[in-house]
Amino acid sequence: MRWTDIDQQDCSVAQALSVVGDGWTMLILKEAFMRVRRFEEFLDRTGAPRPILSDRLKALVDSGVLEKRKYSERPDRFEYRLTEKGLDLWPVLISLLRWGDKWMTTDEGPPVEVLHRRCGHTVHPEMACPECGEWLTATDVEAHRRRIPAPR
Amino acid sequence: MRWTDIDQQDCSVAQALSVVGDGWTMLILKEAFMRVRRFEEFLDRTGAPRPILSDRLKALVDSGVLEKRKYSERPDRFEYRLTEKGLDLWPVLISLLRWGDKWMTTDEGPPVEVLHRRCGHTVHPEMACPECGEWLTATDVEAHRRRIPAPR
DNA sequence: CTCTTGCGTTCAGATTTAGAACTTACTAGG
DNA sequence: CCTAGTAAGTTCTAAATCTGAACGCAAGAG
Repeated sequence: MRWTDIDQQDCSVAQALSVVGDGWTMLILKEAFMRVRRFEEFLDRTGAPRPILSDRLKALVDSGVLEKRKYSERPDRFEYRLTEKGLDLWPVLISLLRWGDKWMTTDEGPPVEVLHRRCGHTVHPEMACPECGEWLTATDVEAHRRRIPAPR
Repeated sequence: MRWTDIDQQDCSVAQALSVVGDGWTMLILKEAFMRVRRFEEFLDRTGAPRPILSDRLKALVDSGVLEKRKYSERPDRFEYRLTEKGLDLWPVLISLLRWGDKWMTTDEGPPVEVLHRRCGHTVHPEMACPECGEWLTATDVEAHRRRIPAPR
């Protein structure tokens, strides 16, 4: 199977990965959450090669994660903003950040701090279930398929 | 910058992505959380090409996310299990699942169900802050760098 | 007129991927 | 003994993708 056909799998994770499964894509989104909006700034911050950035931004716009908006005419200049769909990826990025903080840490402490807008204190978000209110980790749950996978 | 040098960025997300930023890698981990442990089963479930699977498993073992364990001698047979470090990636996978469920859904409903082991009901995990107990989304928080990035 | 900025595209060479075939080591069946 | 099957890989080649540099274009600054 080719990676480009991954969206054919009957699995929400595979579907999600068909959009954000690429490393540069994720890095671009991370910067987008840090309020980066312009081509050249994405280039500087991510370090991605120019054609890659161009390609990934195009794909993200196509999939509705980013919106390309003109912020200047004469000359035409564009910026890329997270849509509602894109903003909903926040838990993915935050989870990666938390994991990186915990397991890939250097001696200088975490490079990025996440502050609660309302009260200004540092937050360390974790997963919980809105229905029962309990904190959740891998061992608290069990995932299973609801449909039988198509025979190959 | 090459993708392989991405771990040099002073950012926990980039550090995390240097380990799990690859699409097949994530797909492999998803299956690992679904209790897949053997080479041939990963092959069937992910649809990844053989050499890719071999390479990615090796990398995941090297980075301490999976543990390679012999489950048979004569002939030697191995299985791959999530370590504690690997289990901690659960929020990343669950976030991808939730996002896929919401935004990439087909008409048949979500393919995978996540059940709370204790009470057996379906859970839809979300992000919250353990300190203040509030539910969090992208717009509730503000991220900023604690260190000045090295000049290029 | 030349330089700079912003946002790209194009190109050639290096790297990676995809898919099939092959390897190794053992078991089971006839 | 011979053949087939299973599990876990490795090796090979063509095709696709990535990388880095150069180029394009439209406008403003000096």
